[in-house]
Parts: sequence; C-alpha cells; structure tokens
Amino acid sequence: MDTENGTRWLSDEEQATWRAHLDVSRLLMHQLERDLQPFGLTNNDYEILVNLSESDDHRMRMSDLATATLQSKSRLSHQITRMENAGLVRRENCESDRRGLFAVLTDHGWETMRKVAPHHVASVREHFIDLLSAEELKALQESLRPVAKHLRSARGRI
Amino acid sequence: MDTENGTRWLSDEEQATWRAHLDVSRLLMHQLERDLQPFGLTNNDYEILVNLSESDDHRMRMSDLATATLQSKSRLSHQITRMENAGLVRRENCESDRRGLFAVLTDHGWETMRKVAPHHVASVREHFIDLLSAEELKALQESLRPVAKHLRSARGRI
DNA sequence: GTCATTTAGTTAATCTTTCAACTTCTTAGG
DNA sequence: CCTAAGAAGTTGAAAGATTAACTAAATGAC
Repeated sequence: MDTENGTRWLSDEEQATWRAHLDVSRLLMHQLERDLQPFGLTNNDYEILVNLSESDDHRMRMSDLATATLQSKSRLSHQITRMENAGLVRRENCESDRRGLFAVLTDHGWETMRKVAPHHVASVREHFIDLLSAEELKALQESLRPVAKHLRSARGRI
Repeated sequence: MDTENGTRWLSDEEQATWRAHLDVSRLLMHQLERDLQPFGLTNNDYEILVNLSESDDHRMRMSDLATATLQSKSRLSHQITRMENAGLVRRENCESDRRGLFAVLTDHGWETMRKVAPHHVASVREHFIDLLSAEELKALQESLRPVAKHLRSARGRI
C-alpha cells in the first residue's frame, strides 16, 4: 500500500505508460479520421466496409456486425441508415430468421473499399506500424492481447 | 512491394498487432467510462478534473486545457459549460489578457476529484496496468512514446 | 498611432451517439 | 399448441461532438 488510505497510486513508470497509451490511442484515431476525410468516410464507415468486405457474400447480420465493431445495436442501426443513404450498403431480409436483417455491401461500397483501402493501410503504416521494429510489434501484440481478452470478458459480465 | 499495385498490405503479425491496439483502446475506454458512471462522471469530465487538480491554483486557461486534453476549443467550451452547470468548475476572467478565461476547480470539483480518483486508479490498474509485467510496461512505454511524438507533430502541421 | 492580422473564446446549426421504449419474431416450458 | 421469456432490430428524443461563422481583444507592420 502506497498511502494512508490504501490507494495504490501509479508509479512514475506506470503513469508514463498509461499516458502514452492514452495519447497514442486518441491521436492515432484523429489522424486516421483525417486521412479518410478526403474520401468522404469516417473511421466508423471504414470499419463497417472492412467487416463486410471480408465476409462471405459481402454480408453480415446486424447483430454480428454490432458485436464485431463493438457498437450498440442502436448505434449500428443509425450508422447503417446513413451508409445506406450514401449508397455504400443496403439492408436485406434474412429468410431463416425473420426478425433478422443483413447489411450487404453494394457495388459502390465495394468499389469505394478497393479504392480507399490502400490509402488507409498506408496511413496505418505511416502513423503506427512502420514506427515500430519487428520486435516491438511482437512484444506489443503479446502484451496487449491478454488485455483485450480480459476486457472482452469484463464486458460480457455486465 | 507486396502486390501488383504497389500497396504494402499488412502482414499477419502487423495486422494482429494493429487489431490488438485498436481493440484494447476501445474496450478500455468503455470500461473506464462504465466504472466512472456511478459517480456521475464521464471520461472527459474526469480528465478535465485531473488537469485542473494538477495545476497551480487549480486553474487553467481554456486554450491550454483544450491543448492538454486534445479537444477543440468549441468542444471544450461546451464541456466546461456542462461541468459549470454540474458545479464542478467555474469560469473566471483573466486580468492580463482580457480575451482570456480560466477554468477553475470549485470546492465541489476538488472534493469530487478526491473521492473519485482512488476508484479510477483502481480501475486503470485492474483493466490495464496490473495486467502487464514491469518489463512489458517499460517496453510498451518505449514503443509508444515515439509514436505519440510523431502523431503530435503530424497534428501540428495541418 | 492606426489598420490588418492573429488569437481567445463563444454560439448556432448540424450531425452523431446514447438511452429508453417499442415491435416483431423465435424458443423453451408446460 | 400456447404462452412467457428472450433475441433482433428500429425509432424518437435527448445529450454530446463538430463545423463554420462570429465577437472582442491583442499584436505587429507600417
């Protein structure tokens, strides 16, 4: 115990690591957002396009997409409506479960993805990946994966 | 070059690291937000309280606070208005520069901070710091700090 | 000294996110 | 079967964030 009231405050080292993580995570998101802006996409839009592009038949159930992108159902629903208006995706009924809907990539969505992806990857490289050595990447991954696992399970038991 | 069109796509290792960072950063923010909720604070509120608490006289100029918290002037202005309504801070005129304003921690803001900080630190420990070894923390910091530096300078030259 | 530029901050409009209430369909228990 | 509970998704309203336009004060170039 570090202080009279039992709180274990962060050491300088811990503090510095915590702030570094915080700063990188926010600055990076802003930067990626800025780099997508010329294409008229947000990070959210892009992430949905990635998920759909990588799925069989370029389609996913709304709930699965919400889970994959860590969004609430409501938020995803609004998001998909906006993307539908932009012509990037469309909704399609699900035969096997008549409550369900698919979000499906349109041709325009797919074309957009093919056009934008190289720029986005370049951006991720320039502002993150290429700033780290192979060893750092490996270490980072091995440190962060258990954290992600922990957080996912903490999220589950709400 | 990895493909015909010159795009250097991410390797599996790079991809995994990138996703790990992305996941941790989002899940962690959600978790911290959830842990602050019982105290009626958001992450944003908390960060402002931290900055003011650590400042001389518990006050900061609006612009400095905006820079420190990586927010736009407009967003900060709204944010401070809300916190003013909640009685956590107040605005005060700046004598030396009559355009300027200080955001100042109120007694209630300071009391709130003293009460909430231990819980917040515990939360940061539980969901991040304590999941990493001393070596991992050090490595993480050394990897991320240059990235933050890069991003800050990229942000500057807009 | 005065006029143009820059800096500090706010405001109104718009867009996005969250929250709670709701509909429709599925599933499990009796 | 039929009913209660749960799951899938939407919707409208309220809260939060972004954008652009704005006021007022400071700076700096002549």
